[in-house]
Amino acid sequence: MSLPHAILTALLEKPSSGLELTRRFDRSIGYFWSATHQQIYRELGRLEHDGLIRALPTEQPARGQKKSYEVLPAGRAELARWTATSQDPKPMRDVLLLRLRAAAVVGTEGIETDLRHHLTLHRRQLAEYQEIENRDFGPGRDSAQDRLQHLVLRAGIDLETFWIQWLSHALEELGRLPAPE
Amino acid sequence: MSLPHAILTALLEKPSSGLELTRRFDRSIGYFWSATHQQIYRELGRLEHDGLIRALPTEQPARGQKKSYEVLPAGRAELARWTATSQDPKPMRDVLLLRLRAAAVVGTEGIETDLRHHLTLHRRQLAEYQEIENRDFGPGRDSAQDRLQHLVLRAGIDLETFWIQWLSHALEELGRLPAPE
DNA sequence: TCCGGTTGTGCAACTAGTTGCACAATGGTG
DNA sequence: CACCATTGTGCAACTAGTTGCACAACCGGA
Repeated sequence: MSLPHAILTALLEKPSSGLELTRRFDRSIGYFWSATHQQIYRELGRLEHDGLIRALPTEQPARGQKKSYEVLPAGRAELARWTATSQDPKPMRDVLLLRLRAAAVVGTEGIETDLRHHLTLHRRQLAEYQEIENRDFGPGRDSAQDRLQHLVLRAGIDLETFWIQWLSHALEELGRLPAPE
Repeated sequence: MSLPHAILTALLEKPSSGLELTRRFDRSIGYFWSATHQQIYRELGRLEHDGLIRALPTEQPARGQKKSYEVLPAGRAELARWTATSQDPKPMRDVLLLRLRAAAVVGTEGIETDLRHHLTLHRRQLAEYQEIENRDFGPGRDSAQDRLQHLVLRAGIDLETFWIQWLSHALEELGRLPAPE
C-alpha cells in the first residue's frame, strides 16, 4: 500500500492538483513509483475522505476546475509512521528474464529485437537521469534533503547502467548462439 | 499476464504436480517471477480448462492425491508465441526508494535499520545465486540452453551486487547526515 | 488406535493496479 | 459564433496478485 504515501510525499514537497500530480509522477516520483491519473484521482478522494489531505479553498470549485490539495497534520503523521515502518522487499518480477528462460526451451525467435528495444529505452532513461543529476545536484547542494534525493537518483542511474551492461552482454551471447533450426 | 507462461515453461522443463511447481517457484523460477501455491493451483486449473496442459493419468485421482501435469502442443505453441512477442518494460516500483524520498521530507527515523536488513537479505540471495552458478554452470556447460539460463542467473547476480553496493553507500551517507532534531 | 504433524489441493474474499470511457471547461480557428 | 482540440476531473469494470482458510490423505509415535 504505497500509492497514498507516494502522493503524500509529493504533496508535502509541493501542494498540487490531480493533473499536476500526474505530471510529476511522470517526471520524477514515477521513476520508482508510477501511477496513472485515474489511480491518483481515486486516491486523492480517499485521502481527503480519511482526513489526511484537504482541498485548498478556491473561488468556484466545479467539475473541470483545477483543485489543489495540501497535506494535513494527520497526513504528515501517517507518512512519518509509514516511512519509519520496516517492510520486507518484494520478490522481483521481470518479464524479460522470464521470456529468456522460456526461450531456452521454445527458441529465441523474436527475443533479440526486443533486447535491442529495451537497450534503447534504458539508454534513454539513463541519459534523462544524468541530465537531472547535472542540473539539480551540482557541488554545494548537500543539505540532508539533497543528499537523500541524490541517493535515490544514484540508485536509478546505477540500475539503468546495470541493465545496459547486461543487455549488451545478452545480445553478444545471443549472437554467438548456434542458429535455431 | 505472465504467470501462465511461467508455469508452461516450468512444466516443459519437467512435468510436475502443483506442489512440486510451488517448490520450484521458490527455488528457481520464482527468483524472477514469484507465485504462491494458491495462484499456481488456480492457474493450473485454467490452463487445463483451456487445453494447454493436461493431467497425467494416475491410478486413483482424488483430493489430496498428487496430480502431475504436462504441456500439450497447444501449450507449447502459446508459450512460443508469447516468448516471441515484444513487450514494453514495466516501469519499476520500489518501496525502499520511495521511503527514502519520503524520509527526505519527514525524517530518516527507522530507515537505517531497514537498510541493514535489506543488505543482509541481498547478501544472502547473492550467496545463493553464486552457489547455483558454481554448482550448475561450471566450464563445459555451454549448450544453447545452458548459456541462456546462465545469462538469466548472471542478471540475478549482478542485480544483487548492485543492491549491496548501493545499500552500503546509502548507509554511509546516512551515517554522515546531520542528526535529526 | 487415535492423534497430531506434514503433504497436497483448492475455494473465497479482498486489495491494488489497469483499461476504457465520460464529460465539463477553456481557448484558439474558420 | 460554431467547432474542435486540449486540459482537467472522475467513474466503472476488469485483471492480477494476496491473504486466509478448509479439508483430505498419509505417516509417525504414544
